[in-house]
Amino acid sequence: MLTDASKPLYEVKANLFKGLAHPARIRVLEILSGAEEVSVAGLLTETGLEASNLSQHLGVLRRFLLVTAERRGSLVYYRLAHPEVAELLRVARSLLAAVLQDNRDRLEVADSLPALTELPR
Amino acid sequence: MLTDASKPLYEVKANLFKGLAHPARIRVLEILSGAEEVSVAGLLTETGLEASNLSQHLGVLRRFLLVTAERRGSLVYYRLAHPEVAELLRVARSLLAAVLQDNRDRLEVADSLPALTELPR
DNA sequence: TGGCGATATGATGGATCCGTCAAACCAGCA
DNA sequence: TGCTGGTTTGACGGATCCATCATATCGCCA
Repeated sequence: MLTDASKPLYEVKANLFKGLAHPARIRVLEILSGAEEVSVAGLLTETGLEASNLSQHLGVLRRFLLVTAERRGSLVYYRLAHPEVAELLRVARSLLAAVLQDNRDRLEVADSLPALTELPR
Repeated sequence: MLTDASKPLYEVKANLFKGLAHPARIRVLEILSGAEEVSVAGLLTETGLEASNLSQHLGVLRRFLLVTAERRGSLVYYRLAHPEVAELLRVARSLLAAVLQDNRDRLEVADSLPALTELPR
């Protein structure tokens, strides 16, 4: 599991990234980064996902201890389990910015990098 | 792909995390975080992986633009493509520390974690 | 109690990822 | 040229992940 201390750190860390490795989950975490808490209903309308699909992803995020859920009335409210999650997303974005920038600077390697061949324009 | 600007940002970001979501790749990136550059031979002995397995993972990291490779003589040297990669790993570690700490505070055993993550009834 | 809206869980087929084996490639050197 | 160590690539079975459908649970209210 994510928090199993018997595993080496790099394995636990890889696990963390695996928990983040899906667009729907990133979407949810970003929405939660911009608000104290959001109900599942709110996430549903903001993401446009199918209810059960969203719930699956929320389950993953819960199991990876990245979010917490609290039921009040008939709604369930989610929030980030730690502010560091938002921080991680910010750093990820700045890394992406660096990669993209760097990439624009040297388009000549395009032929050797499959990733580059799909670049627009 | 990782750098395809036509895709929404959260999808590109999820892709980045997918590139990081494996212990061997985390291991390599951490080794590269502590040195200017390391040859494949060096990575081989430090990680203990099979040559072709390591090469596969290096290929992934290259395709995701997280590392760069340069051949000098008969050896190939790898280095981080951007310092932000190391930064991302640091933030990931601090997030993990927070999760683990928070977890120890709430309950004792790591094995009972699934119960902790269940929804309140 | 029964029904309804909101959310979660279980099962299933299809896609993707992983480790390993075999083969190819590349740079130096005899 | 051919050999050798270092590195990459291609292919394949097995494992894991994903979206969807069907079903279950919870809290509320009539």
